[in-house]
Amino acid sequence: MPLDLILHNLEKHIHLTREEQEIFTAYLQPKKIKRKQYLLTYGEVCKYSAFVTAGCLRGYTVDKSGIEHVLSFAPADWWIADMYSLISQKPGIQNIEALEDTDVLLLSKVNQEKLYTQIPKFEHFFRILTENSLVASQQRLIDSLSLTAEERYNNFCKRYPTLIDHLPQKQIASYIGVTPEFFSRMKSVIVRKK
Amino acid sequence: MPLDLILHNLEKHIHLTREEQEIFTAYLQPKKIKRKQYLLTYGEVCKYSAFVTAGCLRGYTVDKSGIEHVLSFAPADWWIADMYSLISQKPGIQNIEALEDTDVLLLSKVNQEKLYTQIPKFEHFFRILTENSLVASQQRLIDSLSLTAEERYNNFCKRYPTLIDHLPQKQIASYIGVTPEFFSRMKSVIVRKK
DNA sequence: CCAATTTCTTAACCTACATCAAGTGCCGCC
DNA sequence: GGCGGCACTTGATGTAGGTTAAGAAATTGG
Repeated sequence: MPLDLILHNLEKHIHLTREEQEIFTAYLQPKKIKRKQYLLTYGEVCKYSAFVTAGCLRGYTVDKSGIEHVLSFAPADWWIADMYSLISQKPGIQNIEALEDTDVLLLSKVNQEKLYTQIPKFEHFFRILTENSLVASQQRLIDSLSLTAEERYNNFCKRYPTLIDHLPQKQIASYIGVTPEFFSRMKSVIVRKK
Repeated sequence: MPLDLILHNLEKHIHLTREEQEIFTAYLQPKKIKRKQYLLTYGEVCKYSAFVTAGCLRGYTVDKSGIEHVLSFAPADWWIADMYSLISQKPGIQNIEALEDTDVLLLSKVNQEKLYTQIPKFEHFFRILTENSLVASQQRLIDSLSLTAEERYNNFCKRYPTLIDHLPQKQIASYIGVTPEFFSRMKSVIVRKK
């Protein structure tokens, strides 16, 4: 059940009483997104954090020559948002699209801030969530500065083993920062090595 | 005065009473770091967040072929730490070095966590600080994926105008992710364009 | 189950940036 | 105040990964 999944996700860092759980779940808004539909598009102000209960989303930007760069994948049990836009409430820079039919629970920024004051444990939870995202983002930056495409691919395989055979490979190529053509070549070289 | 600077830094996001200020400042530990000395080195566990009151630090990693990658500069009024190590308390991946004689105020992880429970406003403050770092880190990742070296240099100039003529240019080269040689060439091309 | 579309592969050629090397200028230190 | 070393420049050459193009394979939606 979707609510169990999100409550279990919170339990990783904070423990809630029954009443607190009820306050929290009352703030959530379920939503279904069909494959290739968008939760958020470039230029929109991001008003929600989304928690995925089924399916998979991808967040990406488009650069000025039209190339897409995947910033994150969000399979079940992950949070996703355009943090820049969510924080600043300015027009966003990301598109968040469903790679398959997906169910999310939305927590509005307004409700999220209510939680911070009503139940301070939520400030704790989201601080930790943000810290972990920061570390992941920094690590990815380091990888993009210091590793070859092949090494980044290997890291990706280790870190997201469940995603790997599930995702069109052009999405993986975009995530690790190469063209689909180069990715294909690279893969065939890897196979030949073995 | 150093304490004024850090208290003013906090005021950007939270308001403290006199007593709270005193509790906070009692947790701080001043330290001086001479040019080319280290606040933290690779493999050490990071036990402190550092707030710079004078001078300038740089945080960098060294990749397996020995190349340094600057992750952040911390001039006066900035916070710096190896977040990965600080959070996980595992051996760190960053070196934090003084680019000139520098004064910092150290806040130990232990004291930081005491603050979270004693004065919940600090959880709020560090959540926001972390959110802002996350957005900056994501933006830098996007830049490194989608911009040329010259565009990244222009961004750097806009974002850190005070640092630019203050820093050895090999440090800037490392930050934007090119070799000193290429950076030098690039600069001379830019000059010629004008 | 078929047509349309999207995804993947392969190949030839191109470019941004790296590497190596040699030289110049300059700043800090005894 | 001179010299040792570091920071910067410039040139020749190397390479990871991009671009363009065209066909083969796989999905998907009807």
